[in-house]
Amino acid sequence: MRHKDEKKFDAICNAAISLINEIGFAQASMSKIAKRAEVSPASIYTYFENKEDMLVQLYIQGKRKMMMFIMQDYNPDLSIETSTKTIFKKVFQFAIEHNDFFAFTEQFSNSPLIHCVKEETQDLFIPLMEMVEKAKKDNIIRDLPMELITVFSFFPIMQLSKAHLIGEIKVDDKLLDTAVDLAWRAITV
Amino acid sequence: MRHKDEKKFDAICNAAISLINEIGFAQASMSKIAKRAEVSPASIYTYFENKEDMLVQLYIQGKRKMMMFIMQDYNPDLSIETSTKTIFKKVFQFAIEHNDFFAFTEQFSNSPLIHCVKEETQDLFIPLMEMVEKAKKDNIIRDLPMELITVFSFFPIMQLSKAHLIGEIKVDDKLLDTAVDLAWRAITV
Amino acid sequence: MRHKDEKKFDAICNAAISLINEIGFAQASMSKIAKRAEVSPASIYTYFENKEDMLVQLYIQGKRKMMMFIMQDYNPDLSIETSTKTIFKKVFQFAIEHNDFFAFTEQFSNSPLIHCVKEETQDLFIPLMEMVEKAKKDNIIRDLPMELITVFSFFPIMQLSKAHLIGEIKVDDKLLDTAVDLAWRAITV
Amino acid sequence: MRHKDEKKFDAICNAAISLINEIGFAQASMSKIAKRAEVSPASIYTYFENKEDMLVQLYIQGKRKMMMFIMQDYNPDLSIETSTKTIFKKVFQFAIEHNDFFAFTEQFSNSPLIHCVKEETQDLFIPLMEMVEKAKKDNIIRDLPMELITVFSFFPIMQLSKAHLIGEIKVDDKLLDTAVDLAWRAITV
DNA sequence: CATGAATGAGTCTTCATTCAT
DNA sequence: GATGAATGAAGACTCATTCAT
Repeated sequence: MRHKDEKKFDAICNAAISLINEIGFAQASMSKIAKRAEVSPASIYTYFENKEDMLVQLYIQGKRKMMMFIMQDYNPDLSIETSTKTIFKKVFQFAIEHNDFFAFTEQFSNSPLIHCVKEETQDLFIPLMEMVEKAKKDNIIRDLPMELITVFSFFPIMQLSKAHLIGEIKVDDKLLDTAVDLAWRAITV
Repeated sequence: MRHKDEKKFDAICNAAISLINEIGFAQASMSKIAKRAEVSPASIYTYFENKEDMLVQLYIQGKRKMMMFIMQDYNPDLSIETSTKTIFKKVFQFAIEHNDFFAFTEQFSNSPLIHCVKEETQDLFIPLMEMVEKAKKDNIIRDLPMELITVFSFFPIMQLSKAHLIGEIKVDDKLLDTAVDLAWRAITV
Repeated sequence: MRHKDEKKFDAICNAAISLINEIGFAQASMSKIAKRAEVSPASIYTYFENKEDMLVQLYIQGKRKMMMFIMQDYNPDLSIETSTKTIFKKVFQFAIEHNDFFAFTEQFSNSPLIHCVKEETQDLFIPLMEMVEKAKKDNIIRDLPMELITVFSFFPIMQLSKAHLIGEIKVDDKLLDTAVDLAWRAITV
Repeated sequence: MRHKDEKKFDAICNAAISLINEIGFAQASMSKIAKRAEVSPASIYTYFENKEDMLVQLYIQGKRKMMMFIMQDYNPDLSIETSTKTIFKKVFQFAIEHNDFFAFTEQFSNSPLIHCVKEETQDLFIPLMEMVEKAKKDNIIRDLPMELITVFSFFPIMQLSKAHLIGEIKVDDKLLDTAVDLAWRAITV
């Protein structure tokens, strides 16, 4: 996508994400977002069709960022175990380092809007899925439906990251290692 | 005078829950809820202080229902494994049989409002917590922080139930057994 | 007027007056008044036709109280000057001792409702008017339209009392004497 | 973009003032004002923060208008007596010629809102206060607290103007002269 | 008779979006 | 192209009053 003004586009995205994290997206009105981005409300509509479109784009962008982040050091030559565990750790690291995007995508995932994007975001998960499929064939990861695997490995790590972000629990390196182990054990043969 | 009408109260609760499940609770306005309950918007305010109060009450009510449901056959004489697995299965069963309450409480849990109720709902989980604590002492469940245990056993079961409800995956008895096994294995020694 | 329950009637009046003084009468709803009076909202309607009627009755009642208070020691044998000055002082005293009634009637006087009661309250002022008329005939008070006399003597004393009540100025005995003198001088030959 | 429309702003102000004068400001709702101004209710909020802000602005505007009007011919070279009496007459003239503003500010002055603006409007009265202070030093006006002077000269003139406006009394030139004399006599040595 | 639940109409205010400049 | 003013529709909530008990 080429935008006339990349700066302005980013300002809007950042304003939206930060505001939504602060006050939830029911309360984050277009005007407030515009004000925080130091832009006219009308200007948002040159970048996005409407509010829903904006949220959706933001979600896709956030998910893409996260997938790139967690996969960036992926090396097919390393063992599945190492790779997978690294990825789990990267999920947590992403939550910490990009907590605005992480919190936003989580909030979005639990809203009714998620149903509008399921298909559009499938692609992002393909590399991960393939990795898992391969590990299943190699008889390392158990031969279970993908949903089950997700729900017992990724999902708990995500949930734990969230709990850490909101201060419900303090996750240090040791606890993270334990969690990663649990996730790994849960899905492996 | 007229006495507070149990029927009307229930009509409001049901209308609220079903509407919120359909359109999310930002979109479920008091007027729309009133209309569905065939009641004046003002009437809702004889039963609840305001919208937030209503949502909170509904959540507490839903969580209580669920806890009672999943614990109803709990028998301390049975083995921990049997008990725990039964509870996991009951969670799924509750999601199926009371999908309105289940979906609503899940939506609530992932909203900012959840922070206002954390304390008020702690009590509901005490029996469950105690069961786990005992199992930890007996060296059956691993000695991990409660959050980790929750996140690797209950949460995945809940998430799976959700996925089933929205048709993302079809969970049959066999798959449920597998899931329950995974949950059990994840947290046991 | 005979009321079934004088106690309840008084409770309502007092609740209404105190609440209205605290929050103004736009904000003082029938329900709030009922709550403060520890009575059902419906009960208020057994004593008053509606809100307007209640306010009007309260006003008349307040004005009557004040007139009785300021005229109570009136003695036609004393000089006009003494009588008049005493009355002025009593106005101030009434404001202090019955500030709830005083504040309420003042608030009412400056509301659009006052136009509905002008006629009904004329009678209350007759004794005072007669006193003034006599003094005019005796060539002690200047022969001016009653409105002018009111506006230059009573009104300033009332206004001063109000300023004192809200703490805008502290009126001590000396200042009161001065004010009473000013009021007297303003209207006398 | 559209520029803020002076016409529309005035329409709102006038609609507000006239409606409030007719039905009082508890009854003058934003919607009714909008309707009279032939504007959307939402539009009012582009000119004012909220209802209170609107009333306050209107009051300040009205008071400013009045002060400018009554002081416009003030000439320090003329005698205090002439100046003061002229000002008293101008007050009455203002009430006649700008009865909408006059009635509105009077209504506002007697509402609880007045306490929010006391400070903001002090400045407007400074020239008048200085004039009085000087006359006190010159031993022309009696050495009394400002409140007393106000209450025995300005307030009666204001009140008389009000009575004239609502038709309670017809104030002709002769009566006005008398009133002005009374006001002057009341506060002078 | 006294009550408190019930309500239609109305309150102020905000929203996503559009339009004139 | 970018803006900020403008708005109809809708938001949560309150009110004076009535009605069934």
